[in-house]
Amino acid sequence: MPAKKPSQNQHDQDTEHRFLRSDARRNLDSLLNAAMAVFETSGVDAPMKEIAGKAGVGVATVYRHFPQRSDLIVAVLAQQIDACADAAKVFAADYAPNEALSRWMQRYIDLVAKKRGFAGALHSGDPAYAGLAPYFFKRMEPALAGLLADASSAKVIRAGVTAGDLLTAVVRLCHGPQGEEPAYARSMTRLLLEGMACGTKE
Amino acid sequence: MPAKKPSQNQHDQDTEHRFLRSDARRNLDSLLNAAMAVFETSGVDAPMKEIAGKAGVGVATVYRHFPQRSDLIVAVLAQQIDACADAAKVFAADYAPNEALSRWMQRYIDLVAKKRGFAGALHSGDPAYAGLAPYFFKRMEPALAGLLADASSAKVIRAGVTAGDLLTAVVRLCHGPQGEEPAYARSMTRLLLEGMACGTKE
DNA sequence: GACAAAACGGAATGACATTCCGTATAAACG
DNA sequence: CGTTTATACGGAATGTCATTCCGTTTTGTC
Repeated sequence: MPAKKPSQNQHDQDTEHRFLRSDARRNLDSLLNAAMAVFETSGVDAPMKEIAGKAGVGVATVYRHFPQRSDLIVAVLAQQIDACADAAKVFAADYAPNEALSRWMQRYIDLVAKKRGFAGALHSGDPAYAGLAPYFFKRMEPALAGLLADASSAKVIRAGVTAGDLLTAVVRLCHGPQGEEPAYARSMTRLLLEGMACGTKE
Repeated sequence: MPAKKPSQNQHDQDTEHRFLRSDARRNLDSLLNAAMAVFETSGVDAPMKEIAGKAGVGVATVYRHFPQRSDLIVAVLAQQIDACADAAKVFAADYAPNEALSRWMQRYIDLVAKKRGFAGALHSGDPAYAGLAPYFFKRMEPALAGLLADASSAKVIRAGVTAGDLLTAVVRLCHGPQGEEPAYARSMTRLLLEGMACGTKE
């Protein structure tokens, strides 16, 4: 028998490590990186061949890991969601509460505003993407809630603003016409945050 | 010489009559109807062949009238925008100001909420759809402005709400998750309108 | 009725997504 | 180290469209 017994798989997203041969793991990582890069430059409708090429694998390899095109898109998105949510812990550890909050919001805006076609996929009604919005909130809400709690107990922001409300508001603010600069979202969000401040401005 | 001289073309959208042979005109109408029906049932990604088939023409005929797939989508959308905008005059003539306003808003919501993939196309960033949003406003804004003015001078709504604001607000309200029932948008919009009323409720 | 411009329909063409299949390779075993 | 075999691989089919081409059919004029 070639392989020992599988242990377990951890949670829910496709980026997870079930039990992969070492080369398969390497290709999977390469694939996710390539896909992220290509989606950013050519949009989510880029040909599979381009992604496979950039990852240095054949197309069949892409399909073995991601049976449908949408699975790859979901995986990339989930990875970015995870990265953004996880950044909250880092900022919280490295900066004062208000600074941490502010920096994380930048990060969040960059993710939400840089929607090269992702938004279209999300709102397309395709059931393949149905789980993403819930996942988005499941990850983001606790991340922001922690930062808000810190800022709130440090008395730099007023209480009473929920994480969910803020997340949603920013998403909507970023939902303007396609080519819109993230600068708009940033400035609108700055207003939001200043509005939440405790009047301790300069 | 086969045809007499062209007269002129009227305005901007593709649904316009430049100078067409009778059969071409017939096919164009048939095509627009077929496309509207197919888009509604199968979504905007339906194969051209399906549309051409339902219209009883060959695919080449579709492409002669609409060089790109997006041109057909734009034409159908423009037609629906026109129909909705034009309905304002009819309602204004047939009903009391508040009733006319209310009925037109229903019509408008039905158009905006019934976004079988159209929203995705609009927000896709594809330059082919760049002109649609401006066109949408150019047609809708005057239509609603007239109704609002009537209702305002009849003292059934308070002044100070602009047509543009209202149009945008409703679009945003309808912008929820894909499968969302129009009932949600309707009830939210009812709230908006009641909020605008002059306190003359029962 | 004859003619030429305008339209037509269906058969190419070309780009993809997705699937198939013979080959190569990592891991367990001797 | 060699053998073995399940896994994984890559590139060549296959199938589905959008879009284009071209020989044939209409339409409007004379």
